[in-house]
Amino acid sequence: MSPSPERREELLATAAEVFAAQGYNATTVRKIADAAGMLAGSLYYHFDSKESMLDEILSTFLTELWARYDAVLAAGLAPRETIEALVTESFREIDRHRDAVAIYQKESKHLVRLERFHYLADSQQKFEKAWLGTLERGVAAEVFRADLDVRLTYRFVRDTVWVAASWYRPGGQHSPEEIARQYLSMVLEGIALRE
Amino acid sequence: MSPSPERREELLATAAEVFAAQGYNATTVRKIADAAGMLAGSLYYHFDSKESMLDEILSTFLTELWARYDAVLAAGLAPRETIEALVTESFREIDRHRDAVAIYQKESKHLVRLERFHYLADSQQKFEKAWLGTLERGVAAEVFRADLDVRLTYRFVRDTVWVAASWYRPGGQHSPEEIARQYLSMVLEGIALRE
Amino acid sequence: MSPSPERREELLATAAEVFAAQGYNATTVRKIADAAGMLAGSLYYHFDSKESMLDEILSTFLTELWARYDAVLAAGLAPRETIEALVTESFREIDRHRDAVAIYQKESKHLVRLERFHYLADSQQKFEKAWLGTLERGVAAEVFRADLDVRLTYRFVRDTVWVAASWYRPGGQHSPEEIARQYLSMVLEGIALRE
Amino acid sequence: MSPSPERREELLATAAEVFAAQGYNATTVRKIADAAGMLAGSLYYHFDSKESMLDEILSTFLTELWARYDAVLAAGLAPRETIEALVTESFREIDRHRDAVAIYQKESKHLVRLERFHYLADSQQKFEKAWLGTLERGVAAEVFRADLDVRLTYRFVRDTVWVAASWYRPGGQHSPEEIARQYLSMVLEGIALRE
DNA sequence: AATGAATGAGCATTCATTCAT
DNA sequence: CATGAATGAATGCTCATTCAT
Repeated sequence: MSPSPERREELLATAAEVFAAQGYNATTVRKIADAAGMLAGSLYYHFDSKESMLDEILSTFLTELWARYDAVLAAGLAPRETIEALVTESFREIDRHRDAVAIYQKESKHLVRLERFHYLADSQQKFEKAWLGTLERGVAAEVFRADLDVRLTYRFVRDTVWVAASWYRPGGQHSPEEIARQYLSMVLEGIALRE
Repeated sequence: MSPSPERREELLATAAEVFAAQGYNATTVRKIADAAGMLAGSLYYHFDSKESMLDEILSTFLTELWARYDAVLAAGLAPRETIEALVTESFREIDRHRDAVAIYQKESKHLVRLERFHYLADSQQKFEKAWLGTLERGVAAEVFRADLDVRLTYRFVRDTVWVAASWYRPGGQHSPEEIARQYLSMVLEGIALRE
Repeated sequence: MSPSPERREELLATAAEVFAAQGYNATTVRKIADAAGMLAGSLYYHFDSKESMLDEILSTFLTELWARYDAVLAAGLAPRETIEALVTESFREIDRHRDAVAIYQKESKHLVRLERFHYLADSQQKFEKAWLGTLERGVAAEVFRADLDVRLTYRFVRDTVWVAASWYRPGGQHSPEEIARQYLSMVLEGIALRE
Repeated sequence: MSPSPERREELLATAAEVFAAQGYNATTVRKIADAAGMLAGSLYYHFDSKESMLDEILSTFLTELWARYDAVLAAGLAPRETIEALVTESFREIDRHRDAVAIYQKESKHLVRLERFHYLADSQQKFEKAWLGTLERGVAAEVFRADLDVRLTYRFVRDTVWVAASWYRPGGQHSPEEIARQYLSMVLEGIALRE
């Protein structure tokens, strides 16, 4: 395989862009090659399949994501602060790897069925454990409401954060931290005004 | 074309199921035909293309959705009650047309580019107007918080509701109304406990 | 099969019209059925295949054509008068069976390869024999030029007559006899003015 | 697309042969590929559709034909000499591009309806203008007969020449020039012997 | 590293034909 | 006589992938 990791990364960034914009299935290898200024066949010097490009994009993203999540979880913060940190890291990740996040959102569901992408399921499980655990700790510590179905709450928070990748554009008027702040405020306090 | 609307509806329900499960592009006409217990070519007696099946699924769904939304909007409710009614209707619609909603979620973004699916854009605009308007009225009436970016709030509420279609299974343990109630409680009051 | 020959004839006339206008291959059974005001499948009550419709159209036409040609050939006319009579009958046939002639022109070449349409080859051979023989008799009798390749002359006369079916419209400003007269004049005397 | 014009030309010659022998519609892409010793899909590396092959075959032919016709028309010859030159060039063209001419004969009528092949109509109009004009000049100059319908004469001459493509085989016993000479003699002087 | 040309499997769609009603 | 619904084979075309150069 190619001895030049920089070229690979360039090409993967290009591929991720196209995957995110058009969907994995709808993206032809030729479109990626066009965007990279080369012929379709030439991509096979660098990668052994279209699927392996997708694989590398997603696994790189998840590896980085978990490095940050693990750091947060290891910090021993209180439940509310943990949620805040996780959400903030998530928006930062959307900012850094918008394409990968968008691809993950759209494709992970049916990819999990494939042997090769089983690690997506593992990640999802770890994810659920971390968030659900934090929420439960919060309920026990009486900082989160006890009258809500925790599983429903988990889905609510999880989706709320990640769907943002579908409209978020890096370099827009709000910084990821600002968006995280407002989203957290909504999730935690609600949008209704209190007297 | 075929004057038997019952068979069409049956076939459309089958098609919607497969589209929702595998994605429109990844769904081959043969898979739909298999699921319907017939040969691929036979579908063309009832529909003139795979795209027209998708079209019929989405437009039927949107027509029904707007019938209900319009009824809500015409009722002259207060902002908070309007939001509550819209969210509740949305969850009911997810319950009734889960597949169509899931398809809409996943495919509408790139479908809008096609002439034929321009009505999706129209619907989105009407949608934004209704929700955004209600939120703004609520801010003015001092029932919704004024310190949040309204556009961000709109996206938050919108996504929050519709993504549910990706995990919701009709006939599960929570009724659509119950889910709506909990979601509304989270969106309006937040998940943090108040002292 | 159907006991109503009148209905068959009607349907064959319709089929011939569509075959002539669009070509045999490009004509779908549905187009014929549409033109006849029925459904595609219903044609199979009257005919057992699309090919058998074509067969019946062509064989009917050839049978009638040969009835007339044979009458001419049996009349014992002089070579020039024979040619004149054959050409005139040909134009009359174009007038009566324009569609069949047009179909014959366009399709006979590749149809001959099919067992079922071998009679087209027989007809062509009989045709060549009659015309070529008459031309040769004319050369011997010194009423036709001897300095021309007879085979070339045969093709010239043959094509000259039949291609007319491609532009002739029954009921136009010239009667078949008038067209025959002018064509014969050109073929026999040439278009150059003599001093 | 492919920057190898030689391969394209080879493939187009193969395609033209099959189109001419079997008709455009009856020719499947697989048949062309078979004749070219490759798989059907491979043709799409060189051309973007079956129709575009046909287009290229016909437009190339017409371009060359008109180069020669225009040269003749620009030479300022007398009417009879113009007709002679045009007919001779036509037979030469049949000799060079037999397949293209045969395709043109058989398919142009229904192709003209397609936007893409509108240039066929333009060519036909130019064609009619050139031939009809020359014939009329000839009648005025008293070298062609005045007692014939000029339009009928035009069709007679036009068809007479081009139908030859249906039986002509390059490399046969007569050179194109020889065939042209005999045809011209028949068209101009007629086949009847004069005393 | 990249190109040019090809493969082969699969896809949406068409269409002649069948047949129970 | 005709319909409605289906079959199954074929068609034009796409696309991930291969490989000699």
